[in-house]
Amino acid sequence: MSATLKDIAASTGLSVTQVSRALNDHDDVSAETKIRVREAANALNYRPNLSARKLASGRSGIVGLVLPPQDRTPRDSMFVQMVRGLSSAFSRRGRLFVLHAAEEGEDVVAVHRRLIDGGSLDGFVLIEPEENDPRVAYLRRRGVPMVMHGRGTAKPDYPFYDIDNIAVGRELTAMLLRAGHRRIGFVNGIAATCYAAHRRTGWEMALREAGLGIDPDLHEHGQMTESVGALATLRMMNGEAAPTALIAGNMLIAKGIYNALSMLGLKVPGDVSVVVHDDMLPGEDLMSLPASSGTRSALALSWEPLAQGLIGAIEGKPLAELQQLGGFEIVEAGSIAPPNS
Amino acid sequence: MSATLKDIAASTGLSVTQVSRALNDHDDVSAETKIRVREAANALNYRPNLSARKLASGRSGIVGLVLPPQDRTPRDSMFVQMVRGLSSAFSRRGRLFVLHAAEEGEDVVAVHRRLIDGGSLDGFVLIEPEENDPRVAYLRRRGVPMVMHGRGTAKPDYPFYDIDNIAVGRELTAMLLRAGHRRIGFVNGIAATCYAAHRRTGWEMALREAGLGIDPDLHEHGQMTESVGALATLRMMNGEAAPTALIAGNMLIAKGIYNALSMLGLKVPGDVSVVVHDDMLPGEDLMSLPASSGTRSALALSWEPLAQGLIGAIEGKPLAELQQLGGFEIVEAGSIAPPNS
DNA sequence: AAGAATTTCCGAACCGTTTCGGGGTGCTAA
DNA sequence: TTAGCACCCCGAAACGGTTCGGAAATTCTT
Repeated sequence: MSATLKDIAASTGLSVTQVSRALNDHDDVSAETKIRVREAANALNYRPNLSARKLASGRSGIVGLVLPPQDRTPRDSMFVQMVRGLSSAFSRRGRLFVLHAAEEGEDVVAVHRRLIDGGSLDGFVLIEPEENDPRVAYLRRRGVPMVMHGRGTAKPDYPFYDIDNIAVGRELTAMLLRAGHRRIGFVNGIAATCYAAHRRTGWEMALREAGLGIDPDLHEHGQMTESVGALATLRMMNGEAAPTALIAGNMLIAKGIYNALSMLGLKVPGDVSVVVHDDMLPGEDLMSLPASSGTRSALALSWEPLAQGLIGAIEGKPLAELQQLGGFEIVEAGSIAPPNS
Repeated sequence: MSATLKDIAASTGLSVTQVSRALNDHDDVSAETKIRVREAANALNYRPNLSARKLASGRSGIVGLVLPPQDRTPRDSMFVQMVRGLSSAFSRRGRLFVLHAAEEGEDVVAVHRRLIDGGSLDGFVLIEPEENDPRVAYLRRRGVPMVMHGRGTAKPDYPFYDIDNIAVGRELTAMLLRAGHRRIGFVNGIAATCYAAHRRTGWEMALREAGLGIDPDLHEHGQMTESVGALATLRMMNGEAAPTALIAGNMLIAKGIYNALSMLGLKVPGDVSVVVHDDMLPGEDLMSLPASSGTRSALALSWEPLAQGLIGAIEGKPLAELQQLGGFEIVEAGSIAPPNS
């Protein structure tokens, strides 16, 4: 049904070998021949058979992502956005991106193993990094290329794309310090994650640079949910030395903070200033939160660098080129005021 | 790295041919040999190379679903659930399920074409059927197996899994008729969809069987959203002959209906009875809607039949076996009362 | 003008699997 | 005895590409 190399060879009078080399732009094919072959391929509506290619060369041009088995539904919307973004980024580069969901009780490494042994995928995009990530260890052992969204440690030895979360934490804190705040609370992500640890480091650095001490009671690790934000706020505000400003790790936490503050009868920014790091997930802005100052880095900006990183890894580029850091924006949107007397 | 048939052949002293046939359970291999081969395969940790298999036999064991390019985020959570469910259903049957997202401006048929020509997929699960669906036409022409979630017409000529939506509409109406209602409104899905048309037919049938006429003002087609439910309710209740009971096409519509009724100061079921068809998407129950009578059919129940249908199609079973209808449950949960005087 | 180098091409092998056609046992039936 | 039949097995070709090693034709040296 679909045209093959043989058909093009027959139609151009060349050998299958030469046709293959022409289409893959090898350098021992004359320019004129390349053009002739490409035209014939177009005319015959040729599409390479990825299975055959994979078999012969070890590369199919298909990359994938394994959705970790978990049932938390709030992130679902992000997953879909991610699939869309990565699909598009890879397809722009002539690769095919597919997603496979791991089963509930299934070992994630085993899923990768299955996909590799099946011999269809060239590499993986990994999400939700852990320290000493078993997926990384396995893929490395098998020599399968990968790229991580985020990173598990400060200086990982694998390709990744991440933002500088130390700088994020530092900047969020600095914004409040500049307004005169001295007691700054931080409702952060889960302690075990690298990005939360980095942001905490940034917070501590900024405080130290301002000559202030670190009060552990003003920091809270937890899931990035509304209720965690609300509960942490209640705890801190009811403590003996309540903060005059709060940092929210993301928009959901911010929403919890706003709810709790309003419950306590506190105004933003009149009584308490708030800054937030926003990943700008579409849908979250629908929460109609009051405009908040803080840092922004659209998650949507990471699909391109991730695709580039994975393809670079497949093509054997050196590690240094495959570890990319993204930037973030600083937004002043009026949720900051000087502290009350 | 990974063991091949050749390795097993060497280890068992058989030919590659016989090993292949043994593993595929052909009938000209002795039972004893089959066991020996399977043990060797296990010992060597053999996994068939799907690319090679696809090349040789035309079947890779990989099936897929193309996510239509659309940006409505409320359905995202359903997509993820679907991917998880289908992944698990196919994997239980020894197949691999992958998802690919179509790009924003991209033609959906072209995406299928790309996947087919790439020569990696055996068949497709299709969602969101249309009448005269171009995907169906294309796949049929290419001879690629498929199964539809839902159906585009009442009696399609392709494999599908759907529920009997005529019966759903009829039963929802009948529940209210039994309570004594005579003016029954219906806030339904988009007119162009088959399931909405079927439910409308069921509604009309039930009314006719009760000897009642059809008032088109008591029926509304629209997106299945909260606001559509609310607006339709306002329109109907403010009409000259307001309904005494309402049917909601799904939980979101029901929520809109409840909101509008409460705005109008009407109680359920005291002033107005309500029944709803619930797809039981996880997350929707979190909407803390009052318990409502009506019909239930968990979307999650469709993944198994869909997998079965597609695999049946791949294996060339007759169409009749591949068109399955699912059932639904009838739930009395107290949102029905006899009509007011 | 002979040899070297360059450019452009091709045959053949290979990737891992399935499948077609045939072949060698050993048993039963005529 | 021999044809017929199960039963179990194998070699070789095929699927559609890539790639290695060589080879012909052309150009450049000297």
